[in-house]
Amino acid sequence: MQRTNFGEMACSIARTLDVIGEPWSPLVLRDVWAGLTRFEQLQADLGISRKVLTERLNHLVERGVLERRPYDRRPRYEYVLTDKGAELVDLLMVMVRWGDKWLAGDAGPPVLYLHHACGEISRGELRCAHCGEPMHAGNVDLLPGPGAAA
Amino acid sequence: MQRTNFGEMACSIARTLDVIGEPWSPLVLRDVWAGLTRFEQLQADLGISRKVLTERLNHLVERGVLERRPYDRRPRYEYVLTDKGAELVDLLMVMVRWGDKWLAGDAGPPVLYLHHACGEISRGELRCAHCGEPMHAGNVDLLPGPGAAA
DNA sequence: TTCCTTAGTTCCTTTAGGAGACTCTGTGAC
DNA sequence: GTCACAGAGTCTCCTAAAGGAACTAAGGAA
Repeated sequence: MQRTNFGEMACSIARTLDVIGEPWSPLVLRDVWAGLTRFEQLQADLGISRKVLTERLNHLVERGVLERRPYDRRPRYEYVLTDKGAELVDLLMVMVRWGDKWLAGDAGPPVLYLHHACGEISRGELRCAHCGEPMHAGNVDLLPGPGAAA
Repeated sequence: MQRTNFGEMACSIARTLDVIGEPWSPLVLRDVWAGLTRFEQLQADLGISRKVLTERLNHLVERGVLERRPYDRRPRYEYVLTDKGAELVDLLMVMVRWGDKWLAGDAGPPVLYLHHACGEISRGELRCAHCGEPMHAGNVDLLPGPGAAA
């Protein structure tokens, strides 16, 4: 439903949700990242209603996360990640890490991630951009920033 | 709406969405993390409908992300992060990082993060748990894992 | 000319979110 | 004792969004 407009809030979490917070959006992004870039592919893989898929794709294109581009002289289009969208994949990888740890159960993770730099199966981990040490809930303090609400 | 059950999919992203993918859930988590732990505080801060807040809190408690505990001899309760929930804060921090970069505009970030280890205002960054190098959309390959669907 | 494929629209039903009034339970005040 | 109060939810009504399935449109191929 989400009639409330998260985009207006003075909070980067809420604003990010305004872009990819709707149901299905992260899964659409995942599929595009994985190489499923066409309407029919997405619809078939996700089992999403065509109406909702249309709405989500339009929304993601409007927000600059995906780019819609023709791949044929017939009216055929594919959706690809923009730079802005590619950076959202970080978010997906953190979701994967948490889901793998807490929800995968005995079967183990459904997907593995091979890191090019080291050639190993690995996973993403959050570290401080400044000192490189781990950065988690318990070791940060929140302070009001310049864009804080009055 | 979300009649589709993401929790059944063989995908850690979908499963994670099943826990915190509903509208408002990440913002509830954010507030609890920031120290707003009571029903009335959450309702007032978020402007969320009381009905929906009740549903979200129950869901998050069921999934083991929050713990509901009494803080008075009267029937008064507060919600606190479990270990499982605290690890979801990583996800929030990645959302913050993306929102700060792409959506904050000229006003700058609404909230700043002080990292205890180095004492600096910083932000989270995704790195490979194995080699410590940056890990992003462009430098990983996806492979089927043990829990992949048949 | 007809068929096929891809990429959507349209319409209808079901379900979830928003708003606000109402309830319930202990306490402390009088 | 009973009264008012505060916190933490319920309840009800309305509207908007998701699901599903059938329909449309635009080229190209047979």
